[in-house]
Amino acid sequence: MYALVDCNNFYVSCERVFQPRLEGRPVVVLSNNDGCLISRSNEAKALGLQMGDPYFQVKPLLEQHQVAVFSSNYALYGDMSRRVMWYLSQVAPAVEIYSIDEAFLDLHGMERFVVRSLDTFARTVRANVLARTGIPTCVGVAPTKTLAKLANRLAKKNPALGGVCYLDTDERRQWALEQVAVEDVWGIGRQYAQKLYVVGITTAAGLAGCSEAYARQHLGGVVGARLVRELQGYPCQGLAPSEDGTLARRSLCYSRTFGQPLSAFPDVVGAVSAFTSRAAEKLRRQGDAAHLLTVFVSKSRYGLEPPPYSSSIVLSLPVATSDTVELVRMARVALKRLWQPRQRYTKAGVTLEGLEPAGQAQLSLFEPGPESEKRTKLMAELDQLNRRFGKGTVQLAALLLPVGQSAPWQGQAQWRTPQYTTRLEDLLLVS
DNA sequence: TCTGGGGTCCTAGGACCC
DNA sequence: TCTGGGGTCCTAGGACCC
Repeated sequence: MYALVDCNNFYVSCERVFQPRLEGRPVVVLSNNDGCLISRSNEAKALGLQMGDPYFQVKPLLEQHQVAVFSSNYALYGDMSRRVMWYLSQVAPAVEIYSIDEAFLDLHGMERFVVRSLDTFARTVRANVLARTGIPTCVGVAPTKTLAKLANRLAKKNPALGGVCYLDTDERRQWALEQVAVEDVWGIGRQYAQKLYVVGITTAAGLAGCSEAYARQHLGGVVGARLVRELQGYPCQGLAPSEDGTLARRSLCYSRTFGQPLSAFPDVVGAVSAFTSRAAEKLRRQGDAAHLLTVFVSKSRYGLEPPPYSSSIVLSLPVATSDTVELVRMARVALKRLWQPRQRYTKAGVTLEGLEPAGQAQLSLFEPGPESEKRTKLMAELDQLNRRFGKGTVQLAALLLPVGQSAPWQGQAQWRTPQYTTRLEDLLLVS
């Protein structure tokens, strides 16, 4: 059996933990740059607000209903997520952290140790996560990950279930499959849903009844075949392997929409350098080095200009590295090759791929010379200082701006709450 | 004026190698 | 005239996820 634990309206719930007066009121959290809605409380959903709605379009509605609006605060959400995940890892034999607000638990063999049933176990987990972190969750329990996802959805949509849905028998499974529209199945997006409707398949039950050959041909090859089998109750995927439940990333990316469109090369170079520096920090935190570096710049998709809206260049590095100086140098080379004058660029980003454990390449091919050793030590010290005194305390001289000046690419975050749990200065005071 | 950010996996085709 | 079989690596593109 697998369980999927999913936090309800996670970002909104995080804000509510520190401002209980928001309980029962409509609340939304905005994406970076205060661009669009990425988390909504149930009250906000009831007003018709959709995931991804552009803020400026729904602003009148938000004001009319006095919806509480927040800029996203990832330092807070990341920390709350760690607390939830840490608890889950204490109670389940194996955990896969699927996203910031979801985790799969592998419950195989647990039936023997759980006194009553997995249903009771799920209810206990749910109550304890709430008591320890203040975050409400729903839990789906089923024989496959895909069915656990589906069960979780039912738990969420159906208040009578009390936040837990356990599909322990074939009858329950069949009942569940009939409740869920095919487009709401994990792995069925817009394109596949459309295809399925055309041939008359509209529910998860219908999808579970389709042939493997059909799935293979029309739903993405082996992926589709696996999906159908999982709906039928045959597990085709276990938990992703990892040491501590944290997914080992195969690539990582740092990208941002600028606060305003930029046309000057020095401005965009500044952005790309800063983004590369952040990406390099992530890379080192993961203990990896990268072989491939991609830089991309994008233009607005919403204006009159025709596509393409984005262009990119991939550089292949002879030796994998996690060195900020080296990566920033390469990123600048890439940007120079990409650059076209007189464009209004709205976004840029850096992706690092071809990851391998740091130090591996140097050991196998080259002796690590005194220079590279020095550099590695320097990077470690830089990371430590930034961890201790806050992001950006120490950075490359080339990334520095004149005192009092903010970067031209910096975005909006008008309604950001304090970092209650990760910054001493922001600690909540109770008097 | 203002429309997010970060991932995964799979397939197909071409180049190249033995 | 006849024109194999397999493997790997790379790129581009498509679909999906939260």
